Amino acid sequence: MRPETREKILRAIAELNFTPERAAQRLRAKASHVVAVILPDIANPFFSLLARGVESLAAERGYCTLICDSDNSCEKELQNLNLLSTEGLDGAVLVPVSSPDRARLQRLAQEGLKIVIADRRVQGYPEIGAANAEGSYELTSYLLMLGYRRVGYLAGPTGVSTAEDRLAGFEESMTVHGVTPLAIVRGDFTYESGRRLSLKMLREKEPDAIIAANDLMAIGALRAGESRGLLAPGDIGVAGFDHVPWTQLIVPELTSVRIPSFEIGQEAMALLAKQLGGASDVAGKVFATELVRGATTRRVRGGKTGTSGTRGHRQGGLGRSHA
Amino acid sequence: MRPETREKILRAIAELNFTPERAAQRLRAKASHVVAVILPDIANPFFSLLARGVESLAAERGYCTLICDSDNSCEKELQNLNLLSTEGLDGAVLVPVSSPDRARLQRLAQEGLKIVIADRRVQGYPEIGAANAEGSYELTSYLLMLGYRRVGYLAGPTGVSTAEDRLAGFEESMTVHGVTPLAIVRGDFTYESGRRLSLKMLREKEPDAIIAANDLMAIGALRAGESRGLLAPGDIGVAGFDHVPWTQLIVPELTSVRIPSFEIGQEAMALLAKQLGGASDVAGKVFATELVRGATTRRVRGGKTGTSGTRGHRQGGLGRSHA
DNA sequence: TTGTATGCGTTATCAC
DNA sequence: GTGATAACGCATACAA
Repeated sequence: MRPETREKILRAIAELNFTPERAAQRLRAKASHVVAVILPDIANPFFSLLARGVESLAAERGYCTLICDSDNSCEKELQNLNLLSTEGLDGAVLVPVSSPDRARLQRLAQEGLKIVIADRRVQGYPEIGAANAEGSYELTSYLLMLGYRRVGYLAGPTGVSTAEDRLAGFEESMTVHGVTPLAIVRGDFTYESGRRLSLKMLREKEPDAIIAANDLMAIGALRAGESRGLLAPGDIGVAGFDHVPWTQLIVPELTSVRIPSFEIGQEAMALLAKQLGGASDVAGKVFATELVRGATTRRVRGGKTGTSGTRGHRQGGLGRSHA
Repeated sequence: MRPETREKILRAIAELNFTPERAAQRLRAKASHVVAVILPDIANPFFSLLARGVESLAAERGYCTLICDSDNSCEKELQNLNLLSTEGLDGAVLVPVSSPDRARLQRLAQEGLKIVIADRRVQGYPEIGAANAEGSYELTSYLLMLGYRRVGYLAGPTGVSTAEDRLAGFEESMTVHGVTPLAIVRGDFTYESGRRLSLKMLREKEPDAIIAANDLMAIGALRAGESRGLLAPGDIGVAGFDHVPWTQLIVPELTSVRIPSFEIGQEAMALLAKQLGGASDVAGKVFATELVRGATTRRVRGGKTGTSGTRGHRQGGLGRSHA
């Protein structure tokens, strides 16, 4: 169009302070440019970081993000999924509470809704998550290398892929190194379950190390040990998974496998945007994990220090906080 | 209408699996039934709890909640506010980063958008928050009662009402008890600022107690003390504000003033719903705080134990977490 | 009780 | 380059 015409239009827009009405645009376009991220618990730092990852990329791509909390309930998760069609959203990044309702997902897909699953694996959907098994293998091998032998494992809930993968990685490393697991018990990813199960294990099995499927349970193990006079890393080694910024406030610093939740969120949203753009060659992505050698496990023989092993002037990571 | 007619309609709805299209409804109703909660940082447990409070009540009232993260940036906050009119939302619960753009808020109000401010006080808006000054007064008095005298204070940023109120409560209690503050310095609510300022204070002033304007800074003080060989509660008393569930993982258990963030979120949403319903007699609400007597301050003389002072079997509060 | 017409604000299309 | 018109799906108001 002619620049002069263009100018005239822009001037008119400014004069009448015209704002296009989204509702009308949606009505015609049959697209809302709003996506949701549905997750088990927004109050969990791991997930809120993931949500921020989704949101950051969504904003970049011109999408608005709706954060939906399933409150760890499959029923609420279903309600949230229903919101998708009800509210006329374009799609969603879903972190399922456990195994999601496959039939419901199919029906939503038939309605034209794009859904990307993040962090946890679900059959038939591209995987966007971390290399949990590999990270777990590395962690376990590290503890064995440090000399721990009577190793107990606090697993996560059955059926949750992250929990299963981490357990598998643990078992494989133990097998490869010819060590038999002292005990394997199932928790539910809460601090309380970690503490309770650890107390029992400490009483009955006398482990010299406990690996937990997430940091919260690992902290439970740490405190359980302390309450029985067992201090890490000397009396007992403790390690977990996640390494969100907040766990850095724990003393002693936890040995842990970092799962890049922010990046997982970003990647999931990137994939969703691609699908919304009409792409169908959806490929997942599995992020590498990072072993953080903390102070809840012994130092390597010979006194070498791990990369992140020194406490002290840790810059950043905790961001500005509240009041 | 006749029950028989009604039946016919419902059957038709079921047969054609008819779903009303929100976009069209909005277009006519000029209301989206979607509200936003805009907050400084969703990755901060204090705010994510608040967001859950908002969301829980919103769902109850038939509203959909959009969680917007300002990333502690006034600019992003403004963008989020603009989203309100852009996306055609009905209103928002706003937790401002610092002093919000009053003019912008006014303009949004003129557009018919209802905005409720939560946690932090802004002139001209009903206050929905906690009794920060009173809680701070109580906390300070408690420390003085325990015998601490050389008390330093880590304040929050200037201009943030919660920070100012807590500082005022501290100063008043000190004055009333005839004790002069050892030092008052300003931090920015981060762990790092708490640690850095505490190190300086410990070196220069030799305090026997440090009160911080939030838990994160208090934890910084705790760690700063430890790094100089000063252990709480004997060598130095430490206390803060917030007491979100996650701080319970810190050892030793922090003495802290609990701010009911979930309830604040709920109340803010309740007010918003009222306003959206056409009410104009908007009255705020100020929640009482709760003094949590932890292990980072001395026990009361005579060996009595505070209500929450015993560690150990703390049930709940941490909810299920992740993987 | 039922049917029909109209408008909400955009955008796409077509004739000018 | 411009202007008019239809259609998106729903809610309402009015007529039959």
